[in-house]
Order: sequence, then C-alpha cells, then structure tokens
Amino acid sequence: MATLAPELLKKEKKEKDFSLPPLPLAEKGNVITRFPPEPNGYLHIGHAKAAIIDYEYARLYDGTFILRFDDTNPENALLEFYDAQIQDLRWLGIEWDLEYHTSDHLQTHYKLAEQLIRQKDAYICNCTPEAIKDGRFHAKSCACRNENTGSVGLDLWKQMLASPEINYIVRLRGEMDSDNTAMRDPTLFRVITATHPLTSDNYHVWPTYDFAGAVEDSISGVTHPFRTKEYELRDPVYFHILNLLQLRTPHLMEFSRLSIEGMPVSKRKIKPLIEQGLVSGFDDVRLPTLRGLKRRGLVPEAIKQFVFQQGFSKVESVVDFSLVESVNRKFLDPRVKRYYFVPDPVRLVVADAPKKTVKLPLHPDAAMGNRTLHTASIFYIPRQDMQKMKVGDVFRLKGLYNVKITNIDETIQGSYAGEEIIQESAKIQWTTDETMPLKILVPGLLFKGETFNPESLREMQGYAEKAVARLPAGEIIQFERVGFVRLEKQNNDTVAIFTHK
RNA sequence: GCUCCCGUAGUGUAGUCCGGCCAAUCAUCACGGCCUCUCGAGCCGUAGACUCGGGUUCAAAUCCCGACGGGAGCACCA
Repeated sequence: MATLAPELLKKEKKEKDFSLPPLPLAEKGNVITRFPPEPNGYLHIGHAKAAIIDYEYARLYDGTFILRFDDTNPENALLEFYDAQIQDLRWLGIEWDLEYHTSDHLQTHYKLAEQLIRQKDAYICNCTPEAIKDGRFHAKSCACRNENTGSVGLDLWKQMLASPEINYIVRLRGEMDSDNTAMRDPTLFRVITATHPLTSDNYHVWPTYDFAGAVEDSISGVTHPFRTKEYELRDPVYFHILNLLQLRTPHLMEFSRLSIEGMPVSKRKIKPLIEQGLVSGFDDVRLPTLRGLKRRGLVPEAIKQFVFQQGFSKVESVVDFSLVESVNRKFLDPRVKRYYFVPDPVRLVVADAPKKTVKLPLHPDAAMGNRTLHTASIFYIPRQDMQKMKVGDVFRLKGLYNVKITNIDETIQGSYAGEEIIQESAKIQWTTDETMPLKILVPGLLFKGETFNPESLREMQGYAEKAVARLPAGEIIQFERVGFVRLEKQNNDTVAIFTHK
C-alpha cells in the first residue's frame, strides 16, 4: 500500500478521531446511562464533561439516556436550579429520553430501607454525631448496631417516619473494621426538616447519596453509571447495598474531575467573590460555568469536542484554557463575520483623500457578503500601530488604499499613496468618523494560584465600525487583528466580551 | 495518621490490561518559514516527555517491589 498509494497512508494518519473508547460489557441497544446533578447550582464545565460522556455513550450504543435530579437534600435543592440545569444542558445540545427526580421515589426508598432493617442489615442509630464520627475513626461500633435492628429497629424507623422530632439516622451494617472508612456503617437515611422544593413538607426522612445513588441506578435500569473519582472509595458501599437488597448491580465506572487553570468551579470559592462584588455572578465571563462560557463566546460544539479530547482517564489534570480556546477558534473561524475595531484610537487625516465607497467582505474565504463604508479624509486607527511608525512610512488602510505619513502629532497627517497592495506594508484596520464607541471586556484568569487576580477583567476602549451597532446581541464576530468577541447588551449599551484571539 | 486512586514534553492526551513494530502519538503552547490586504485560519518545520531506584526478561513506558510526588476519603453534602 505504501508503494501503491502513499498519499492514502498519510491521510489516514492525519485524521484523528476523538471517539469514545468502547464500553466494557456493553451491547448495542442495551446501554442505559444517566446524568444525576443535584439541583443546587449552575452547571459548569465539570458537569458538562460528565453529561457529555453519559449522553454520548448512550447514543453510541443506541441506548437510553436519563436525566435524574438527585434532590435528596432539601437544604440544598432549589427550585430555580432544576430549570436552570435543564437550560444549560439543552444549550450544550444534550437530549434525554427520560427525566425524573430521585425525590419522586421516596416511598420506594422507604420500603427498601425497611427491608434492610428487617434483614438486620441496617439499624437505627441515635448516637450523637460526635460519637458516630469517633466510632468510625476508631473502627468501633456502638450499641445501636445490634440492638436497634430487626423488629426493634423497625419500630424506631416507624417513629422516625412519623415524627420529625425523632432525629435518628439509619445506618448500614457494613464492616466497622474495614480499612475503607466508607464501609464503616455509612448513613443511609437522616432527618431533614427543611421544605423541599418539590415535595414540600411531606417528607422529612431523606436518603443519603450512598443509598439513593445506588438504588436509583439499579432500579432505573442504568447499565453504565459514571461518577468522578472521589467516589471511588464508596464503590464497595454501592455494591454492598445492592447486594443486600438483591438488586441488579450496574457496571460502575469512574473518571477524573476536569479543572481549568485559574478558573475555579467550586461554589465555596466563587460565592465570596460574588458577595464582595468581585465577580458579577455565576455567569461571570471569567467563570467556567456553562453560562459564563456561553457569555464569553464559547460554542457548545467546542465544549463537546474539548471534552472528547480530554478523554476520561483517572489522571487528574489541570487544563490550560488555551486548549479550550483553540478548539473554539476552529469552530468560530469559518462561520463568524469580520469587522473592524480600533482600540485606543488615534485620529488620522488624509489631506488629499479621495471620497470612496468600499465594500469590505465579511469573511476572507466564506461567501458572507459585504458591508459598505463611505470614506472621506478622516479616519481612526490604533495608537499601538502608529507608535511603530514614523513620518514617511507607508501603511495600508486595510481594504482601502495606502497612506503615507506626513506628520505625527496629536493626530496623524497623511497623504493618499495609491491603491495597489504593497506586500510588505502593514495592513491596519480603521474606522471613519462614523463610529460606534465600544468597550471590550477582556477576561483573564480569575485566580493566580490560590489568590484572586484583581486584574482578571480588563477593559479595552475603542471605536468599532458603525455596522456593528446593527448586529444582534449574542452574535459572535471577529474584530480583525484583535480577536473574537461576543456582543452583549448591558443596560441599553452594547459591550463586547473578548472570547479569545 | 490510616486507606484508596493517579504519575508520558510547559499543558492536555495516545500507548500500559495482552512486554518487542515506541530512538514514544496527536493537540495545544513557544519559536521559525510559507500563504493571506487580520496579530485569525490554513500549510511546513524546530524544540520539548515515559517521576526515581531496584528486580524479572534476550527485550520494560508497558510486569513486580520500594521510594517520591499529586489527588481523594475518613459528613446525618453530593
């Protein structure tokens, strides 16, 4: 083949697909996956990774994909986030076959709990949290373990269900002497009296993640649940619970969390910044929340591809944002309109300027049409470019004609210097005196190491060409020689958010 | 402290299960060139890595042991 058609070999090598590795124990048509967010906040890039992997595997195997809200802690779940998360997922281009809430199934969970207690595989513990913690640390069990199970346990369980005043917990009879502390009789149910956004005050006994997660995965038919690595120690708990209940055990798998250098995802870090007014909210353009990324001009396809490129090993990685940028740029470049923006403008007067009407292409390659500009003798050009120039230099007003500099002062004086393109001359973007003043917000790294970077959001002031004023908010364009930006309305003003170069 | 997971260029990743075809893949970043009326895209090139130490073997990124480094868990959060 190498001798017959060497070009084929070459091409094969170049095409890199980021398709998912095959799933173990998977058959086409028989794969069910699930994405189980807790409705307690906005989705971020880490959630996106999980959701994309879950969703894409279901698709790859012609399977079923479930969106399940793990809302078993009424203190955390907030009504607004069910919807917000749905919107974020839709934006990502993810579709699900089934949607439900773990809180829909509390009665089932109660029945299973009862079964465990009856089997003496779970017990009611009324020790103090401190005692429990201490016991777990020292691998010592308490008296409740043997006393409050079976029929005695069942009785206490009924009391728990009957009154929120009975503040006991249900614990699994695991292995108190296990090396794995997760197995030292983990909590299965506890009393939480906060009002739940969906079930209101109807329930006050709530399953913990260990119980609810395992049970839901099993009874909803999930075949391949993925979770992040920090749950790995809880795998034995997961399987133990299902085995005791004689429920089907899915094929659990873990992958590492995805984090981006300088862009924290944790609410613990972000919330104080919002409260201090250092970031505008969870949709701040410096944040890796889906909303932040969207505002910044990241497109869902790019996020998806970025996730694929990361793969999903168990290696912890801190990705550089430039990897995200480059993927995004490849999506944006072919389909985004070009305009001129002049940062830090300086006035240019071309004394003998011919009056012209020019059509400038909206894209260098793609057929996107033109915008029309009328020029006279007044222009604005970037100060930075002018600082490199001296009297006598010739540069080109990009797409227009050449100008020879005759004087440099507060303003630049120039003279018309012909139309033909001079290969080695600078081509500089410009506006006429018909401009649109525009501010570009330039996001940087929110954190440098562990400390907040006070210069993480800079501003670039300048003039955009007038046509930009007619573009709809939300449009992403490229300002030539500046970078990609997304336009946004902020109190009746249009501002641009710098996406990346 | 104990337990578990992980360790390939600056960053991310393929390869590790089933040792040889790996003088190690691809991307990104950096640098240089070509192309282009953009500092974008495209094309070409340069630079850059198997954490360390032992062992097994004819042969180790790949298997074994140990160290070191990073992460996680020891919640009535998920």
